[in-house]
Amino acid sequence: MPIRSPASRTGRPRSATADAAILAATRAALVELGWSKLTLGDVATRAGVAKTTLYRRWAGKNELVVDAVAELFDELELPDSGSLAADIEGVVLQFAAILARPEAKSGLMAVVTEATRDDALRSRIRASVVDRQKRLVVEGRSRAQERGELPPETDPAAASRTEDLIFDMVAGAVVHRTLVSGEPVDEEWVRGFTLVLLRGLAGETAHPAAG
Amino acid sequence: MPIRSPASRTGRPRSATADAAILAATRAALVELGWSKLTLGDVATRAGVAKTTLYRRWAGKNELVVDAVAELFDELELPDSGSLAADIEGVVLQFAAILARPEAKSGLMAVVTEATRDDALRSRIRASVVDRQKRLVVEGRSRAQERGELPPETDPAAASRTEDLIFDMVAGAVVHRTLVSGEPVDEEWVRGFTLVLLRGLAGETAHPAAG
DNA sequence: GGCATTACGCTACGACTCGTAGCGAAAGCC
DNA sequence: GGCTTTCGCTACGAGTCGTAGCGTAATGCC
Repeated sequence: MPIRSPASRTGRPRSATADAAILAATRAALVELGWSKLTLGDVATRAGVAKTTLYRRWAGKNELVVDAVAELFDELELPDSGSLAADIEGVVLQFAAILARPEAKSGLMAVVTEATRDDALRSRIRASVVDRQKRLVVEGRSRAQERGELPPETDPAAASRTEDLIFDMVAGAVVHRTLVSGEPVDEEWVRGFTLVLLRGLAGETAHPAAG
Repeated sequence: MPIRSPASRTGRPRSATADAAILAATRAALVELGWSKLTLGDVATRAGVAKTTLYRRWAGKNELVVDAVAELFDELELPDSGSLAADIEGVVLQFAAILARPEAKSGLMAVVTEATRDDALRSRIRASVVDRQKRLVVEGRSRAQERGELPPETDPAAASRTEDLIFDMVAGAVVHRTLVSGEPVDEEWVRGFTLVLLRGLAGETAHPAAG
């Protein structure tokens, strides 16, 4: 979401097509140039707008890229496949497909890096990207508990911690595999990952390795 | 490792103290300014060397920061606690402690981001940071198999895949927890994570993808 | 239609960083 | 001393930043 104008109903309205063009141009520039060489002047030229228009709507490079990348996650949906394993595999493959795109790789990780020193930026990322992913975890887990595939958790604090843990394990593994290891998240990998995760969460099918 | 001079035995040798000062100054600048606002001129001033000296030794900002951050991982060691769970918890806590430092957060993630468009940089990161972490996974797993805590794996290809999976799950979860979720990797979290991971791995067969 | 208000495109600007070149001096090996 | 390489310093063109100013375009209100 760009910078809000002061709630005025009068005057010339902002061009909606310009917004879309700017965000698309930002993604194109991310693909071609990457984060560090991306300049706002270049984005403005690609989008066919003036550089000043860009600065009127976004505070800077960080906020612009967050919005441009966030749109990529609009398509993320929880499949209703009836089995928890299939649900997880479906979500992971969707997430990996988005993350495999170069504009997602360079853009998303760059703003996450910047967010380590900028709380407002972190909130922006959380609201427009992370929470959307996390909702899939919460809903998928809830469905699995209804089906008896996962043990129920009555304590809300413990349930919240478990949700956080699952989220960090799923998203973290996919991101690390893609960006650090530089290997593809293909179906074979997803099957292995899902197997380990599910066995670990179910807690019944295998005995904990205690000595 | 800085740019090598052309194997010359003669002439004035490079100052070793300058190297150390530059890397320390880089970390200090990362803490104070973060990645995006870090400039090589500023680092040179902090280190008490000329900017040109910096450019003679490192190709650019990326390579310099990789070296500066890599030194942080020198202390990483595999504890010999006798139990796999304790080994994992120890390694994870060590890794998390390093990653919690601001120079590691902003520096490491930034160069990983840049590495998405630079294969040479990716190799550099792999050699000086990632492989060192991964060796802990390989060795810890090997020990656990000798103790019977994890099932052995005869097929070397499958074993390699499993190692990759474990590595991505461990490192990915810690990184995601620290950077994206922004929550601390404390002992409580580590215990929960280790429990899930170990239960998931305990039933591992030689061909987890078969089905 | 006329008016107020806001967004837009364009130009220009000082400040900053970049990466490099050139110079004289310093610090080693023979 | 002579040779070689590094070092500190200065200076430079090129590029980007974020902003200001101006005239114009597009809307709501009367």
